[in-house]
Amino acid sequence: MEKNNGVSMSVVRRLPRYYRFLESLLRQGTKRISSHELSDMLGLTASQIRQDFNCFGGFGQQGYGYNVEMLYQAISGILGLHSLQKTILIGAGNLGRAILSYTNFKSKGFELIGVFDNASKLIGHTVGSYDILHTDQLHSFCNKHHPTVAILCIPQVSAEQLAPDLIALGIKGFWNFSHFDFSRNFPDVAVENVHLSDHLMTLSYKVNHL
Amino acid sequence: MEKNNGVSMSVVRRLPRYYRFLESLLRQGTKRISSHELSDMLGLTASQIRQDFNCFGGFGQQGYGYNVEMLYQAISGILGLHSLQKTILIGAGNLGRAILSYTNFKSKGFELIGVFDNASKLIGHTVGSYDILHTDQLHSFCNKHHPTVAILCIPQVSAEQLAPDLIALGIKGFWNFSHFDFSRNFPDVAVENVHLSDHLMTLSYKVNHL
DNA sequence: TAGATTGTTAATCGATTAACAATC
DNA sequence: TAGATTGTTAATCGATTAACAATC
Repeated sequence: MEKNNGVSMSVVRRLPRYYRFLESLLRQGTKRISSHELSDMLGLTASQIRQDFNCFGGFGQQGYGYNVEMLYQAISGILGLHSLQKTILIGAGNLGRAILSYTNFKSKGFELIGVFDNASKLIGHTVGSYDILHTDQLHSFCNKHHPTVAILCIPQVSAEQLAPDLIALGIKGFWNFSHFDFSRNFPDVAVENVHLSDHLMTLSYKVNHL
Repeated sequence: MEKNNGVSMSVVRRLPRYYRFLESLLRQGTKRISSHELSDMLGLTASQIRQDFNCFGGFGQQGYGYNVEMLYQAISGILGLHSLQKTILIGAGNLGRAILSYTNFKSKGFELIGVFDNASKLIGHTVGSYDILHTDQLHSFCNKHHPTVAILCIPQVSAEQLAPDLIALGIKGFWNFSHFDFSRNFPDVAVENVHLSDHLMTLSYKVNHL
């Protein structure tokens, strides 16, 4: 499995879930929690939870457990939710607009600063509070505002065409909903792929093999 | 890792990707392909590809490789893309409508037969060619049309409330965009979770740890 | 036949789980 | 101090990779 600074992605992918559960504990006013209690809530082993946390240093206290507030803040920090990445959305079709209105970017470490599309009929329209700009304007926009992350809600071929330009313009992270595979040609950028159609086919497998 | 009929989910999750690549080979008119050629295209080892295929039986021929058309059809069959599952979409907000218009259900083993929401202002409106029905009508609708899969584009609490009813009404597969965790209380249904906000936080981690 | 490539077994690697000493 | 629970090492489990005999 791919790594990122020595911590395996298997561990990293569990962090958002820990974060969500800790958030809800915090709202309930729970002050402390043990790895065993967490394991009950999450359906993981206590051992795994302790191992996971210890990848990033000792957040607990023997005989006591973990302070919820402290652990929550620690994970928030590890996930980098404090520093907001300037982010552009490319592709203002159905999916792009849904992602835009559905996602609370600020609470997840991102700040949306621009929305782009290449369809003339969309240019000038707004989505949320954002004017949809033409992809022709990407160059000048990026040179002025320096976004670091792009959300790609565009077809594979468009992603393939845009990728080198975007990287040259300073984009270093992609939330990629297209089937374009960054890892082959651009191994050094951060990419999180969401392949919705692959998920759906996986569900088909599961339903057909119950 | 969870299993499903003896084949590990690690393997199953690679099948849609194989399927996509085989589809494109088919379009190009490629007749045969070796595990080594596939490994080049996909960025996997040839060994893994052969192991994966052999979970489902021998599709290849020594000294020759794999027949593209045959392998494509085999994987399509394994994924269950031939039999269409009657599917309902619950939650016709931004995300639900995007999923509806974005997804080619038929080619992925599903047939959308109904769209539901609990917001009065949406009832009677159409999305695509579907009338949005009130969730109050779920019972009568399911008893009449017998859907087997539900796509949940609703908040966690709504999912939690609806889950037992839906399962009682015959739903056995869920494409779950909510944070409700089926596995705790309903271990016997097929669930494919898509936690978009978790993906986004994972991207935040990656960007911050480049 | 010789060359190629699979199917399959064995070896390695990594992730999860168990165990327990450290310590609050 | 006694009880609880972590941090951490060791054992297990599963997934990936390597090797090679089978065979087209």
